Amino acid sequence: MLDLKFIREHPDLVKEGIRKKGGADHVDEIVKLDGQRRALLQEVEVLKNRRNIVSSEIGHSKKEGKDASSALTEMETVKNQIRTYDDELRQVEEQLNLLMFQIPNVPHPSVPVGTTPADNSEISRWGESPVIDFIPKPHWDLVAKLDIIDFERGVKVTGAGFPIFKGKGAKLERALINFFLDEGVARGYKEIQPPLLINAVSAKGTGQLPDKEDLMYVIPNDDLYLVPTAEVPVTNILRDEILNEKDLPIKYCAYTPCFRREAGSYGKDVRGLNRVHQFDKVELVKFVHPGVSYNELESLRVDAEALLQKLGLHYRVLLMCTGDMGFTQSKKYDLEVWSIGQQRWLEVSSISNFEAFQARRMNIRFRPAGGKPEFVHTLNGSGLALPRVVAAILEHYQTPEGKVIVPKILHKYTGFEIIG
RNA sequence: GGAGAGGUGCUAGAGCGGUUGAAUAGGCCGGUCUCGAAAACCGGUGUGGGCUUUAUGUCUACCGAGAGUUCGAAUCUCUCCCUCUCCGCCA
Repeated sequence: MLDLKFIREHPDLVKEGIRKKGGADHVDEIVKLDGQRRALLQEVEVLKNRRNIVSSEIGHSKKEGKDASSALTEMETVKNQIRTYDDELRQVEEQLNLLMFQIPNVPHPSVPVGTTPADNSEISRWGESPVIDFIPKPHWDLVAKLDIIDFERGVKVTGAGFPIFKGKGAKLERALINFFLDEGVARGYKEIQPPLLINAVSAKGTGQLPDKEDLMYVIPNDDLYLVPTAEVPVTNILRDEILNEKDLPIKYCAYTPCFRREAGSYGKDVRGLNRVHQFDKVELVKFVHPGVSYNELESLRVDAEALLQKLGLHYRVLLMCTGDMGFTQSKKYDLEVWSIGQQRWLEVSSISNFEAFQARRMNIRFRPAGGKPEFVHTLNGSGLALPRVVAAILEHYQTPEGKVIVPKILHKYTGFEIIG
């Protein structure tokens, strides 16, 4: 959510942002409703002031045993007027609120303007695709032969998109989770184990609700949702709090499974581990001083990149264009790892600055020295999402015989150096 | 799941229809005292919204959330949420 005052004072900037990102433009309507709201507020507050004064006069009269009937008559009118104005005000505010939730975050000036993935700009590449003298297999062929990930039986147990990790596959998964968490902690993030179910208020805070309900699994009996990402529970930890300025930045890292319905996906995008309904992810979340949030975005990117570098995987960094950015983001990088078996890039991390957009929804503030509370800026990034990293490792480190060499950094976590 | 108690400011804790935005204590900030500190004493210490001559300004709202009764609600009523105690169930 944006600041109403900001929209009032800079409607053109907000419209410009909407134009770049795409979506409905309700700015004029908001400005109009805001005007109505303030006019009504002025009227009703004068009446409320009158009510308070007369009420206390009645109190005094009664105490002294005097007659207060004329005051009581006046109050009858005032009371009804207040009721009328309050009703109208409530309607205007409800409508205003509804529209406010439909205004996307304003993209940062450094974000390229565009509408399709082709408009994203590649910032850098790291590493190289391995040089091999055989035809690399895609991971789904490798895992079937090695019997470390079982897609078919996952279908039996739950449905498509719920893979079963077995033996060294399961151990590799656990090794990566531990590796990612340890690296996060070493870089100053506090490890968090959040709830895996979230309520509607939390989902609204980070922006999954009201518009993206379709991406989450719902628990109707208890009015809860399965976490689509650790971002939701972890960011909401500090909801409705005023933080000490000296405690910023606050950095959390958390491993959770993530549950996504991914309705409407199909084809090669969902083959194997490319897109599944349940997957593991370590998420990095920061609450920072607004003045430094873009520096913090860069360091968050560095934190995530370090993981891929230590795994020795070839990857590239994309700066996402306005149209390819989410509703809540001001600026976003994606990390894409090279899949040699599929000959394509796979997204393994999404690193975003939300500025005050989420903080305003969640009411997360800090107290500047001697001043009024201000909203923090929130950021998050995957560090990292497991399935495609696993896919890339299996494909990148495969041998001609269909075995897989485990990256050295993981040896102490896996306890083995080769799969097969 | 059953029975009971309760949710008040940074914290503890009064208030249970009328100068209560809220006693009192602690904390925190500032001051006096001191070579310095402690103690003692004095003063200050919430958030959102509106208005304007943007100010040691003013109005309004906020005592778990929402609705209601009343001229007037932290105080009474209803619904919901949460916490605690006991019982039941249980990794």
